[in-house]
Order: sequence, then structure tokens, then C-alpha cells
Amino acid sequence: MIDFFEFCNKISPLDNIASVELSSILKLNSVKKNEPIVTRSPHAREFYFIKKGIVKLCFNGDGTEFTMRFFEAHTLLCDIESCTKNEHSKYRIVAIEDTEFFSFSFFEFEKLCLTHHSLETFYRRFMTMANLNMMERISEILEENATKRYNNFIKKKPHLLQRISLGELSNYLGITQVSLSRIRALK
Amino acid sequence: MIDFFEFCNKISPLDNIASVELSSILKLNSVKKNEPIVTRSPHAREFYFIKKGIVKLCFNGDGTEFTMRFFEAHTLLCDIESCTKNEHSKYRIVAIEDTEFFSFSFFEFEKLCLTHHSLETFYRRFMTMANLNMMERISEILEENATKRYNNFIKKKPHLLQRISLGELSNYLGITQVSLSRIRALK
DNA sequence: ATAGTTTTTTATCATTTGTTAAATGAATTA
DNA sequence: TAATTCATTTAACAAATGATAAAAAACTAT
Repeated sequence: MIDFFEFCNKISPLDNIASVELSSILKLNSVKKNEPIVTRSPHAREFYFIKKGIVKLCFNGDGTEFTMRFFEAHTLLCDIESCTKNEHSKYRIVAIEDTEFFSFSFFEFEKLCLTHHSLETFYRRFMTMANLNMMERISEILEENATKRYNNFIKKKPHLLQRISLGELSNYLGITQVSLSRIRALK
Repeated sequence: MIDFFEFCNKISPLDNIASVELSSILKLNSVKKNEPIVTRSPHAREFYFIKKGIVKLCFNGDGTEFTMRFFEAHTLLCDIESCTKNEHSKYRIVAIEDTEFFSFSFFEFEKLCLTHHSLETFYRRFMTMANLNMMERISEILEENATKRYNNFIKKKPHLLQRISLGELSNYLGITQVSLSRIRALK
């Protein structure tokens, strides 16, 4: 729990009262490797803070799975699509390793944001960072081919490389397993 | 100016006082087609609300230009990278048509957000929407080939198709002009 | 209208990535 | 350990996209 508030305060300092109220809606959960993060309802609208392990935010297109992003320990995530839209989200959140995480209700969090400006500011800065992250991902996909993207991944996330399967990485890079295996072989 | 506040209130209603203070930092500008949006300093840290025209948020990789996103009339944009990071941003904002827009200082805006919760909420929801937008773009690039992405673009933004050059569209799709011309020919 | 410039098309060939299938290797369980 | 399943590699061919160059078309300014 300390980890979570350290994470928050690093992004944007929270009021004491806000912290206390936020902590009161946190719930600790865990899932096994390959299990989806489903705490209560299958389409729960929640935030998740990864305490230990790795999860992926992924979706299916035409039988193939794609991964939007990996989330390691000490990162916060949320399927914004399912939280903000009425349709069902196309995303799933699945553990890549045995994972422990805190969850808290999206709606309760937004309610707290109404009364705690500092929480709203944190929320806004969190979204800004997530947005920057996504834009960086887009630039990379647009300007680099699969080989370069693979090499960039190795450079940026060497620790993840050991813990993610080839197939999972290819789903993130947007190429097939076979292509990635070939790229790897050519080095 | 009315347009701008209609835009804001649709995303999240603003306090009257917040609106007044925000309106006091708005400046109306215009640029000609193909000109970059540079109001004062070349790396101004500002938001832009497009009143008329179209701009693109673009960047250069290895001699080729890529476009992150087009912004039509009645949309708000900001080069978050240049505003939130100390390094110089790789992005440029360039008009595709003669364009009129309001600009306002990023820092003054953030200052206003400190005192006006409703403005902060608006800001947060704006970032959330931008983020969703970027995620949708990533899914599409990951799961669809250039032909399908081109067809999706036609479906989603038929009005833009008439106003954007082939080259500009190919920079958005992440393929070469020549490839796009070929795709078009095969229909 | 004309000349000059820019954009788009067409064509050819090279490279990258996809598809399929089979072989190997690694992990899991009976 | 053997048997089974799952993940990775290899290979051969197909399809998509890139690179380059040249032709055609569209646009601009005089």
C-alpha cells in the first residue's frame, strides 16, 4: 500500500484526507499466471495498481491477440474504454506472471476526485503520462520496422525480455510469432 | 470564442468564473496553408483550439514526415511533449489549410487549473479522450494492414479525405505516398 | 494560355512480413 | 521416465510494402 501512495505522490502530491479516503477503497487481490484480472464482475470498472508481477492490456482482432501495453510492478492501469464508454470494452487484462495488485472502483475514485482537487490533479497527470506513452508507441510503429522495434524494446525494457514469451512480445510488436523468431535468428 | 466554450462544456462543464478567466488568456491567431503554428517563441508551450481549417501534429523520422493526428475545426490540441518535458519536442504543428485558431499558454492554463477544480476536471477528461483516441489508433495499426487502414479512414473521416493530400494521408497511415497511390488504384 | 512546380500515378525490382507446415526444444503431468 | 502439451525455430512460398525512376496529371503564378 505504501508503494501505491509513493507512486501517486511522485506523479502529483495528494492531500492527506484524499489519501486516507482513497486507501479506504483499495482492495488487495491476486491472480495466477495467464488468468485475467477479474475481481468482481467480468467487466469490472476499476483501476489496478500492480504490486508484484506483470499484466498485459490486450485485445483480439481476427483470431490474433494484440497487446496494447505491458504493466509491471509499481504501475497503475485502467481499461479506460470500459470505464468511460457504455459499450463493452474490447480489452482484457491478463496476468503474464502470478500477480498481486490493488484494485479500486473507477466510479468511487471519480467520486473522490469531485471533492479532492489534489486527486483530480493526480488523475489528470496520470492520464497525460499515459497519453504520452501511447504517442511514443505510435511514433515508433509508424517510423520503425519490426526489427528496429524489437531492438528498441530490448534496449528500453531488458528486464521484461526475460519474463515475456516470444509470442507475447510479437503480439505487442504487431507481428507474428514466426516473424519475430526469424528476426531474432538474423542477429 | 463561443465555439471554444461550447466545446469545453460538452466535455465537462466549467464554472462561470473559470470560463471568464480562461477567456482572458485566449488569443486569436491565423496561419496560412503549410505554415507551422508558431505564435511567439518557436517552441511555444500552448494549447490550440482550431476555429477554422485543419492542422496536423507531425514529426520527422529519417527524412520522412509522419503525422500523429489531424485536428479539424472545433478540436483542441497541444504538444504535450513540449509542454511537459524539458527537452525540445520532436513534434511540429502545421496547417494543412489556411487556419484560424485560439491559443492559450499552457502554464497559465495549468495555473488556472490549480484554483478552478472544474477546469482541472475538464483538463483530465480532455486527456482521457485524447488517450482513448491514441489507443484506438494503435489497435488499428497493429491489427490492420495499410489497405484496411485506408478504408477505415475513408469511412471515419470522409470529409477530411477531400481536404488532405495523398502524401499527407500516407504520412498518417505510416506508408509511402507511392504505396498509398497503389492501394487506391487497386480499388 | 504558358511555363514551371508540385502531386499523383505507373512500373519494376528489392525487402519485409505473413502463411503454412513440419521439426525441434522445453515445460508439465501422469 | 514417458507421454503430452506448449513454445520456438526453420523452411518455402505468397503477399504487402519500400525504393527508385519516369510519366502523367493537377496546380500556381505570371
